Amino acid sequence: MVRQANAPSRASTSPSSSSAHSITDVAALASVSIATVSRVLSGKRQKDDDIARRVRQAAEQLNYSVNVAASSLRGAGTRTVGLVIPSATDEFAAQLLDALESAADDRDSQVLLGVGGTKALQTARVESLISRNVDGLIVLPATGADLTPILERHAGRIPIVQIGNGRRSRNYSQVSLDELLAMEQIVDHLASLGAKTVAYMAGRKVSFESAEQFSMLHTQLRSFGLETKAAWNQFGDQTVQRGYDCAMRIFAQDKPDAVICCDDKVALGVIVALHSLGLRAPEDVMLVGQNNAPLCETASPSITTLRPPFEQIAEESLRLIAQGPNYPSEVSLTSQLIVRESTVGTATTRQITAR
Amino acid sequence: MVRQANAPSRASTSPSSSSAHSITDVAALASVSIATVSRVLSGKRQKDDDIARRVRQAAEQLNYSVNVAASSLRGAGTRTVGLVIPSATDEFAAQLLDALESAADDRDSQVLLGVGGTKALQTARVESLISRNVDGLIVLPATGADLTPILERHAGRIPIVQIGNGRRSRNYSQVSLDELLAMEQIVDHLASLGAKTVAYMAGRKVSFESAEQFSMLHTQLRSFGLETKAAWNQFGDQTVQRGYDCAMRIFAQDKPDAVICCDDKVALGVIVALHSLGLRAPEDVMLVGQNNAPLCETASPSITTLRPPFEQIAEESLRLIAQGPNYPSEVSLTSQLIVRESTVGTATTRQITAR
DNA sequence: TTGTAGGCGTTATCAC
DNA sequence: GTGATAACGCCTACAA
Repeated sequence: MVRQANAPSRASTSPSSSSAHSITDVAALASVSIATVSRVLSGKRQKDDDIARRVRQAAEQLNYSVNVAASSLRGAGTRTVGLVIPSATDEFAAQLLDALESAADDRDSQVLLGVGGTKALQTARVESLISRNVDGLIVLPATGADLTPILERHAGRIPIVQIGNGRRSRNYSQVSLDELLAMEQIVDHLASLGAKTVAYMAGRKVSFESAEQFSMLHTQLRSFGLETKAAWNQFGDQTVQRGYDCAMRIFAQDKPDAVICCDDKVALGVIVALHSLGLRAPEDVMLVGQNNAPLCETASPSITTLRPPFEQIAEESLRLIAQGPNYPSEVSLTSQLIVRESTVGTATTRQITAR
Repeated sequence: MVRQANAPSRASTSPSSSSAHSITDVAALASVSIATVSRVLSGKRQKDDDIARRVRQAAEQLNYSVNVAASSLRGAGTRTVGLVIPSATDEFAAQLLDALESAADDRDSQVLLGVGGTKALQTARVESLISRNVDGLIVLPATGADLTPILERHAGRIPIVQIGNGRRSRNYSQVSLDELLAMEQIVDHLASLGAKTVAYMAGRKVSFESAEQFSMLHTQLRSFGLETKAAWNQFGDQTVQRGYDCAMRIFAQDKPDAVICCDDKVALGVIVALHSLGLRAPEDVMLVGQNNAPLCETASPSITTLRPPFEQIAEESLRLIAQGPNYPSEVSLTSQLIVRESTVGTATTRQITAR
């Protein structure tokens, strides 16, 4: 797109010279000292005179780029952040990953990855990333994994950001989602559409997040005057099957006005169940998911969901890392309600959906 | 898990000393020269005598680990491989990522990530990863993106592996999937279960892979004596909605014995459609997906799918990278058929499904 | 403003 | 087999 491969614009497209050039070569070609090259290329020089131009052109011509290893050896950062996630197949992790990579690229640093689904594996990944001298570490702990021991051990040396509402130490930063506000948005939305009774399919019982969400939901239901039933509030896996099973059981004898799911996959299972029961969303039941999985948009009907602000999470994490290890802080962000057909039907969808 | 945070086993658990120790400290503590430390720790030494033990213990005690920046500056590789993917929310990319990270960790190197959904973005990521001196580059091109220009420019300097069946150059390696064998497995499986007529929901028309799969399918159908119809063979998106729409259209007037989908999301859409049409899988229609998305296992019925050998892909890619840039080769791997309820029903599932 | 020189932590090359 | 020492490429006081 940028360059034609076979456009011999000059001799510049030479794949010839064996190893990469160093700052010395650039200095020689521009007839200046390596110090000057360093200053020009790192922007620590005001004027844009002939020298600066010569240096830049020489660098361009030699296809030169700074050797990060040498640079970071000297003292500056590695322009590298570590990210530890349970798995890339986790929808939340995947979206976070995409957002973080993009944000990191903007500050021209890069993402070094660690994947581990258990406390032991994640701990090992944290160790190896830190031994790589990453400038900072962003950790999305696996469900139920308490990484405070290992993170605390390193919190003083390197900035660490934990994503999510799990247990954390006061020694490192945390970026989390405001569950109360999240639930308020959902319940408000449902109430404004006339819902009176609400079922809730929660996440795994052991999870800190599940418990918090569950509590916040009931706070909001009370505050908006909506009702629920014990039998409609159960913990379970975040799978399509679970949503299907739950919905089949509930709708066999009851009919809540709305169903809130802890995850979009669950919501999709509910949709399948509704299909086979001859019920429709949103006419018969309104449905809300969470996490903005790609399948939400393409489901039929498309699923109203709560989208975590991945870009913000990424930006804030990098900002906290840039602050260094001595200012641990706690940031709480707000998810955005993406309104789709499963609560408002086909007609009004496009108008309401923001973004 | 490995260590108790608050077990004062000695003074060793000291989070005190400000910056990390260097090889000099280890040498001093072990009363040997830094050269010896280097040799012992890098395994370039035969004997396991007292000296070796002393060095290792000193390293352990100081919580020392080699500085990768310095190490790679001196000449050895960076023990880092670059991975470029279109997005982590792509199921294939996510599973590849997980497998690669694990395989890389086994050879104690790490994955530096580049995410980009367009040719331009991917090109930029390739550039920055290479300027980071990665030991090798693994690229999963975005759909329809031909990265040969940029990859070719660097193929001589650094080993490059392209994943997938897209266009490539003879100057770098490729790891791809054997589509013919894949289709043979699927069609064989369906034929052995008595299917006579088969519908196929292909991928995007522009995609090289789609075209190849389409061709291979027809080869295999012919070879097994199965039949299809032009109206049952259409290109389209890899979305749940697409599967739903396609199925509704087809089953409105026809009833093939089996449906093969280019992706599990599409298959899921088909399941939803079947539900609402009152049809069942596999009794009324057999259904096969591709890519082993997590939702396959938890769908109802669970979906028979073709699982790309992610671990093998990762291993082969790293092996090719280890060989260096001068031996570009082409490796073709075989997907594995994961048999689930959507073709064989509930009874026999567990017996047949291999791992 | 520019150049010179020293040092970051390692590994490779020499002498011993 | 071991130890001193010279690179590796870069940045940054310090001197000019």
